[in-house]
Amino acid sequence: MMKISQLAAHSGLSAHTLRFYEKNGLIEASGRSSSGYRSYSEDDVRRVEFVKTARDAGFSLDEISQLLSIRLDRDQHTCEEVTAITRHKLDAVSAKIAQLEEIRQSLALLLKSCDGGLDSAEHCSIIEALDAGTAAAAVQAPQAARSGTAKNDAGPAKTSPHAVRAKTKE
Amino acid sequence: MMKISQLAAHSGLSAHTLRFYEKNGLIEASGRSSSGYRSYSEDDVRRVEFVKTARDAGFSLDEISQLLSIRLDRDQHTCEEVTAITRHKLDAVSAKIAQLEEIRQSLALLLKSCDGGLDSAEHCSIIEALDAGTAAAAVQAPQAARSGTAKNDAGPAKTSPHAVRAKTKE
DNA sequence: CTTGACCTTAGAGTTGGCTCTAAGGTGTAT
DNA sequence: ATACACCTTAGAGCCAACTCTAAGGTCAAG
Repeated sequence: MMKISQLAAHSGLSAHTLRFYEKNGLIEASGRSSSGYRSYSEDDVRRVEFVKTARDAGFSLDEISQLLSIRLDRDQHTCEEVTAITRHKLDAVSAKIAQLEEIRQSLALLLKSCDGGLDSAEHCSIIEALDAGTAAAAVQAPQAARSGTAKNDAGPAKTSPHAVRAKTKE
Repeated sequence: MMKISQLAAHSGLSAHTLRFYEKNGLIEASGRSSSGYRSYSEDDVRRVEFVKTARDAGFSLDEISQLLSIRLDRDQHTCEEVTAITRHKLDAVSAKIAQLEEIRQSLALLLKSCDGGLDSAEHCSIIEALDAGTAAAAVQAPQAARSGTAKNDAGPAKTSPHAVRAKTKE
């Protein structure tokens, strides 16, 4: 039976995060001390470790919830359910990677075009490429283009809600 | 001189987004009609296109602000400034990709271990791997491990503010 | 003259995963 | 007895980049 700060130290998650996970139904403390302090059994600790491992493997908290309910009632579920969640996640991650690869390509092309010297940016090829709209064009539209109205040609579903963009945060 | 909905149609950004960009100082409408409607000059339109291209190339709005202030006063800036921003972004994108590749690896390993059959998940190897903490272990700690306390060994800076995690959103 | 598409503003809500604050109670060492 | 580290709760704040709402004004067509 450990207290929350001990579990925090043990698991590498903060006490704040543990309470947050509890509030969201991911974990629980099976006991409380007389003064109301949470106390975690070995089972509780194992569940927290499961959550941490799943999180590190890339699953969202929502997906972890699903995996947890399968875990605690295994014979009521099938491997197929588990692989479906995993495959779905793998696809999402792959898609995200592909998208970031395109961005990386654009950035690499931009960088290659500019010497980066200390002289004035008056003819900076990066600025010019962004101005001309040819920054991502080389990557995202290898053919096409050159059809007069150009960029209005192919791209209707652009402004979808919560469109996937870069998100790299430092 | 076009109105906001025309510019929206032309640029592929919503009118909402254009107003949002204006509020954040990225773009502006150089004129207003007598009734207060925004009207955009050709220069304005070019600026919006610059922003859109930069955004598609992966730059954040904050980075785009910097690029814009260089753009409108080119001879006061150097190519080096531009490449610094671009290199920085490229590094961030590369780091993000590397991290997602690790996650992809973990997920692929998990999937490979499980047949995904319709029989009970009682011995599902994915659930077992997450339980045993061996899900990401194979990828994220190829050697190490096996040192008694194991997972507490290497990983102090885990709980940093705004740690980088998956984020794939469907 | 009314309908309906468009425009304006300030400001709130969305997403996911934390992270922190306020205001208080508990436990232990000195 | 008092300092200090720990625990509790509800709830607010953070990040980025939108996205939407409310409440109203404008404009062209029928």
